[in-house]
Amino acid sequence: MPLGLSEEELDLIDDMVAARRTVKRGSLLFRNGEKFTSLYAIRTGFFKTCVASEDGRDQVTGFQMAGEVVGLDGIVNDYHTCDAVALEDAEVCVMPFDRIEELSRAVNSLQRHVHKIMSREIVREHGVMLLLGSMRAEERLATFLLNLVQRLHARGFSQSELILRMTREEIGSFLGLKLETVSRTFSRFAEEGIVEVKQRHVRILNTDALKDIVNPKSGAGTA
Amino acid sequence: MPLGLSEEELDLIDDMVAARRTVKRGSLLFRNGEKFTSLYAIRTGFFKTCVASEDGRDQVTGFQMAGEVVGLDGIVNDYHTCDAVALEDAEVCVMPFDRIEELSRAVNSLQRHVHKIMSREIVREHGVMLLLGSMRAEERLATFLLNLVQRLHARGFSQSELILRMTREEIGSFLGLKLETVSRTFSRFAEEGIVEVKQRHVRILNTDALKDIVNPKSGAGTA
DNA sequence: CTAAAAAATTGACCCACATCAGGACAGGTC
DNA sequence: GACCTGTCCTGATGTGGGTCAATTTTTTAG
Repeated sequence: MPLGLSEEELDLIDDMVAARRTVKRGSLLFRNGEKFTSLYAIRTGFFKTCVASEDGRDQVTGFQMAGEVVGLDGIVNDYHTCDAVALEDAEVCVMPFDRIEELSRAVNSLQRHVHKIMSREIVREHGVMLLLGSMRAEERLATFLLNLVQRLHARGFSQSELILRMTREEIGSFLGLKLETVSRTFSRFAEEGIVEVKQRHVRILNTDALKDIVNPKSGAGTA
Repeated sequence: MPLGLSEEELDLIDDMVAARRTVKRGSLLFRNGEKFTSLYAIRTGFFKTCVASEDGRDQVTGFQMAGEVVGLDGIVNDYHTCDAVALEDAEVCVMPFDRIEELSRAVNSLQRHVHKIMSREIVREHGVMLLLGSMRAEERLATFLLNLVQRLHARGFSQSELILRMTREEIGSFLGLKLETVSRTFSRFAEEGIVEVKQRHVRILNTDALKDIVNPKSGAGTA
C-alpha cells in the first residue's frame, strides 16, 4: 500500500489487520448476500468480482490484483452484493471495517487513504462505463490489455508480456462481449502483428498500435 | 438526507455546509479537470454527470436528483474527472471536503454516512455495468424507467408518472444506445400499451410489464 | 498412461442496433 | 403572424457482434 505514513502510523495499520486468509483458486472470498464485516487487501493472487441479475446473467465488474482492495460494495447495506472469486491461489489481509473506521478517526492519513480508495473505484467504474457504452470490440480489448499490463508494470512485471489469469469468457463478461468475439479479436490483433497470443500468455509487440486503437487519431501515430 | 442523527449532530452538519449555490439549467456545477474542493448535496433540480474519452466520445455516467450527492469522483486525485451539468435550474449545498473529513472524525454517524454514500455509488455503478454489459435495448430502457420512477416515488412523486429532464440523446448515452433506438423503444412500449409517451412526459400504464421485460420469466407475470 | 471435461479457435449465418435520411413538432425570437 | 433551432419520430439500409456448430487444444481426474 503506497502511502506516506509514519512509523507510528504503520503500527496502527498492523492493528487493523485482524488476520490473513488464503483463498484457493476457484473459491470465493465472499459472495453475494453474505454479511459484510471486512475489507480485504490482496497480498498475492488474482480475483474477479461479479454481480448477477435475478435471471442468472452475470457481469464481471473487475479484476483485482496484489495491493488492491475488495469488499467496498458491502459497506452500504452491510451485505455484499457481488461475488469475489480467486482466479489463482491467493492470500488477503482481512481488515474488519469497524477497526478501519475506528482507526481512521484517529489517523488522518488513513482516513484520507480510505476515501481515496473508494473514490478511485468510482472513477475506475466510470471508465468501464465509457468502455461498455461507447467502444467497439477492438477498442475494448485493447483498452483491457493496456490497463492490465500497466497495472502489472506498476508491480514490477514486464510492460509487454503478461499471463491472463481469466478465461476468454470472463474477459468477455467484463467487456460486454461474447467469448467468441474476444477470441476472434485476439486472433485479429495477432494477424496484424500487434500481439502474440499463445493461450493465456500474451506478448504485446506494438503498444502504440493498441493505443491508436483505443484512441483513434487521424494521423494514426502522429503527434 | 435520511439518517439518524441527533440534534447536536445536526448542528454539526450545518457547519459542514459552507454555502449554497444555484446552477442554471445547462450550466456546469463542476467540470472535468477542475480542482476538487467540495462535495455537493442537491437540494433542488436535476443533474447529469458525464465522462469523455480523449477522442471526444462521451458517456453519461448518471442522473442525480434532490438528496443525492455529486463530486465523489474528485477525491482520489484532487481533480474532477467528469462534468456535472444541471438539466434544470438547481440549488446545491456546497460541502468542503476538508470539513467533511474533519467532522466525520468527530461524529461517528457522519463518518458512517459518508462511507455508505460512496459504497452506494459503487454498487449503483455495478448495476449500470450489468445493464451495459448484458442487457438488450428494451431491458435497458425498462430498467431505466423503473429506476427513475422508484427514486421519484421515494421523494413523494407519483409512481406511475414522470417528466424526463433529459433528452433522448442523453438517455441513449447513459444506456449505451443511440437516440433513435431510445425513441423507437419508447414507441414500441407505447404501442404495447405499457407506457404513454408525450414528449418528455411519461406515464407508466403497466409496471409489471416493465418488470417482466427487465426480468424475463418463463411464466411472464406468474410469480 | 487414458478418459473426460473445460477452454479456445474458427466458420457460417443472422439479427439487433447503428447509420443515414426525411420530416414533424415544439418552444423561442422578432 | 413567420422563422428559426433543437428535439423527436420513423423509414430504409447496413453491419458488428451474437448465435450456432464443429473441431482442436489444454487441463484435470483416475
